[in-house]
Amino acid sequence: MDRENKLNAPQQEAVETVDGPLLILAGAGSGKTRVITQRVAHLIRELGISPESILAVTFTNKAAGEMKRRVEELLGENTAGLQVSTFHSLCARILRGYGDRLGYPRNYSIYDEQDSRHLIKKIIAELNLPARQFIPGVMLARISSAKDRVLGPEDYAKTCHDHFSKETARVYERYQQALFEAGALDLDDLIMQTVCLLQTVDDVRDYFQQRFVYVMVDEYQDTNFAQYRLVKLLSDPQGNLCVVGDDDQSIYTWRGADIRNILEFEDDFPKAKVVLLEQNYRSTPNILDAAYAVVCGNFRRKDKKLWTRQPEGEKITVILSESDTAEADLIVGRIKTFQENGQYGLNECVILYRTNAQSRSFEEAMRRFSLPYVLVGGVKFFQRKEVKDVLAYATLVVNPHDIVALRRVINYPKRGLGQTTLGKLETAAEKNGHPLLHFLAEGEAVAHVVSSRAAKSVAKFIAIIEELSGLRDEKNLGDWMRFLVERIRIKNELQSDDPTQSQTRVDNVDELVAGAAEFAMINPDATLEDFLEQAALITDVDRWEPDTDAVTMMTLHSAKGLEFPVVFITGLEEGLFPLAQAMQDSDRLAEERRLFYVGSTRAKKRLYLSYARTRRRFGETVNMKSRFLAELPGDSYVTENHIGYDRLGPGGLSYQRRRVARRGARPVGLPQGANDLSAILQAGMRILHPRFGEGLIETVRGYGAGLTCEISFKSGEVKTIVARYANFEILGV
DNA sequence: GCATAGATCTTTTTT
DNA sequence: AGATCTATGC
Repeated sequence: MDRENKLNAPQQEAVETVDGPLLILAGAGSGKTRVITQRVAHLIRELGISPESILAVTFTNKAAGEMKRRVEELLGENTAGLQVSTFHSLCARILRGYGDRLGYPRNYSIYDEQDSRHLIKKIIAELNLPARQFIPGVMLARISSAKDRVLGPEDYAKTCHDHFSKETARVYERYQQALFEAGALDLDDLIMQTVCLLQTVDDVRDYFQQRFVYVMVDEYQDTNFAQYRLVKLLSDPQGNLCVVGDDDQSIYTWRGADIRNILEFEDDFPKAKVVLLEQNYRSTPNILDAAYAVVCGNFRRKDKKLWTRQPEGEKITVILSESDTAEADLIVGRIKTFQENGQYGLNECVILYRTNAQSRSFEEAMRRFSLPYVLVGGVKFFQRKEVKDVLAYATLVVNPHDIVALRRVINYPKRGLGQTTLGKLETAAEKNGHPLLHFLAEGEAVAHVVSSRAAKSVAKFIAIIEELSGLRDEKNLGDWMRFLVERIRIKNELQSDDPTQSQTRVDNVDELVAGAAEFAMINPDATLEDFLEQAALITDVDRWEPDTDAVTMMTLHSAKGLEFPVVFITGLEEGLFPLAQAMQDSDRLAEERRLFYVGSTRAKKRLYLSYARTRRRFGETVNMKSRFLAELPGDSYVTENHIGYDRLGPGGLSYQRRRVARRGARPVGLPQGANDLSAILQAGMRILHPRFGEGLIETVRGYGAGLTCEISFKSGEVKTIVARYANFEILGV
């Protein structure tokens, strides 16, 4: 109770500083959400500010929901009109109301990456660009990054000098045009077009500037240029802008997040006040020290160090396993032991990994140990094929111009309308000047361009859409969706293909219908458009329920903003974490370090860092201990070694029964050419080389077959040696 | 128009 | 290694 409401001095200062620009540098676990919610409460209760004048923006629906809940807890129901939302839903809302000023319809569709890629692929084909070089995903990434910087097609074209970029600019232009004709915006458009709207339409900008007197932004380190512009446009001219963030937790620069937004806030707003929140209320000193040691490898960070009043707690545990499978078994087994001993419940444990692909071995281990688990991320619910298929029908009813939705389902379930027929119909509709769906409803015109069999199929398809449109106002959302699912007979379709997957797919369709019904129940005034909007903007973490009695597994990125008593960070191997692509580039490596910092500071009581000696990844077996482990303060952790070796002469190492050995226990031979043993080589090891004698490993670089060591020998010589050819012996650590 | 076999890519992270 | 996309033949 005390902890919830009593604020320390800097927190208090942050809460009470309401006028002018304010930067709150909030370290992990420093009570950031408490400060934001209390600040909102302070504005309303102490200063009598109307809730409608306050805007708080976050990145996830979950964070927004949590913030809203906690403000209500403080103020009761006196929060009507308070705007707490994500960047995307705020913009979606603004564009529903005022997008017509830019020519967008009220019922616009929101395209996800998949939809966008589909459209770009079509444009690439239309422009006759060779598919070999012009890959939709790559072009989309370029376009998306342009939109993050608020560069429209013409602005972007000015920055293009090479052939590929110039062609991308052409595709970009066509793509924007195609989106516009489809009455659609992609996710980046939501932000960029809102910025355009506020920049160019004076009365709309004036309205929002007057409405939002106090603006707050959470996770400011993750904002991109477009979001920065948006925030600035909304908070000007009063400039009561409060941003909260932590440059050490910036882990989305690859998505356009510009760390300069936070690093240069004080230059940008010269009158800005800065408050540092450095007292951590979450983790033990050992955990904080380790996290700090790794992130300190970075330059160009705001200097701050978390401290805590908490007792030291247990040391971090570093676990070395034989393989990825063994790693999973060991960790899942440990969790089961925790549960059986009553130490920690399943929902107090989280398994974190760098890439979604790693979840697989843990899922299998969970099944072997028969423990319940919740997987967050991976293929998102609303992205699943069967769910998107159902939603495409609904979207078409709302927005008949949506060409991507139409193409998605015109032949699903199969009605014999393939590429050729679709091509004919599209050409005819274009000539005719009608949107494709409207053209399809003109029976005679259709019969003119395609076979009578195809025309019949088209008529059937149109009948479904018209029937659905007719029932829209009669049925409530849940019933309407149920009817839609029955009408297109999608469940029968699903049952007839792949039997191993069909049940899950049918379940997903049922869950979608149930979700729609629930949505309608919670929001009685909600329209089908509202439901589709939320389906487009919700993420998997948003759907995660922390109270379920199950182990949570997710990527390090997804874990941002969450906390758990017990955290396992897995796959700490060079090439995986840090990721191979990041190892050559110091900026990307810095981001991996921050990701490690984010991951480890999720832990309240116990932190486990795990790596495997061999891991099957993408065909090959590559492995070497992550450099991050070498950067941990020596007294903050203990090591559990779960592999053992027998020395069988040169090149022969055999796996013994699993046992716990002390760190660097005995000499271990290194077989020639066995690149999968690189996990055991680390800086600081003493080795014996057949020619150069005894030496000390200074640094280890690369991984797999390319693994090299820099070794200083007794003779004083320093040599760089390719490990797989060296055939040296390890004497110890 | 569709089924099958072969080719290719994936595995970085997501609002 | 497995999923997904493409080309080919029916």
